[in-house]
Amino acid sequence: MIDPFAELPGYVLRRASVSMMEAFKARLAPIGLRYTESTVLLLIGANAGIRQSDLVTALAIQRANMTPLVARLVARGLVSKLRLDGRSQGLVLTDKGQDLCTTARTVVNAHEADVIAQIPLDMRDKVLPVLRALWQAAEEVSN
Amino acid sequence: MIDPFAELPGYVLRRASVSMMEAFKARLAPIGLRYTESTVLLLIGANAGIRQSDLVTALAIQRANMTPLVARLVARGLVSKLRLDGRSQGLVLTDKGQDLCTTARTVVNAHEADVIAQIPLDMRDKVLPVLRALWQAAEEVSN
DNA sequence: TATTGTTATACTCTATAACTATA
DNA sequence: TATAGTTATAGAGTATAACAATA
Repeated sequence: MIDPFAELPGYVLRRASVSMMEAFKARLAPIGLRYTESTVLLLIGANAGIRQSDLVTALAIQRANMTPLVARLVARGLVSKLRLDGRSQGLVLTDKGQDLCTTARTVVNAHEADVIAQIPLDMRDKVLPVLRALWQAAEEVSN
Repeated sequence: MIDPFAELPGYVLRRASVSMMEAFKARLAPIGLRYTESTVLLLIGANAGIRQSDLVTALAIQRANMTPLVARLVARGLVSKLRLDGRSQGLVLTDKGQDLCTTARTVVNAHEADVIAQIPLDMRDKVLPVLRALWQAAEEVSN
């Protein structure tokens, strides 16, 4: 069979990403987190008091989709909202959220370490630069 | 704001992929193709007579999801099914499908060329090797 | 007027199970 | 028994528009 995609960076990028997400999600499931939830939890954990609108910008998740996402974390007692002013709320982790955030970080680190371990030694220092260049290139091409 | 994801290949891989897909989809929309449809069309175009089960393997799309996808292309007069045996059908492009496939290839090539043009010269030959290594690494980690 | 957050809704892709028909 | 394809259904993520309340 002829593979018309083998030489296409865009296609290989996508397949790599999907495969990576699959592996990562499999590690998140046992600790009760979806992918998007984990990114929100980690970002609040690293930035106590962050507002939803900052999460939206940093994670490129739409406002309208962030609302139920955060609401789920609040409902589970992982995050609480602090009134900042009449329209903004600062998000912080509860103790329970802190614990889960620490666990999530462990999971992330294990995942990333296992991935890196599979990358040939001479390529490892190229991984982040190449990915950042691709990200930037895609953004440029979009404009 | 502290960005806990900046050094994580898995995260940057995903953001790059999402951004790349967004740019690509924007180019496909004017020719009336979704992303998954374009991959199916291109793969049939490169492999006349291919069976659905081969598409499923090559593109990592589930059987159950391939059925309506192919059905849409057939309904649009882009693809036709040839009986191979009682349970398999060979897929081929119609003339209309051929034309659209050619157009899609042009779109893909323009997209990839524009992306590559944004990658610093000294990094270009690292892009595919790094992406393939990441794809493979993710597959390994999943097992 | 612009920003923050919410609600409602629809779309795309994906995931799973059960089913028919055929090899 | 295993394979090819289908049907039905649910889930996760995303996209858009309209809205209230506040800066």
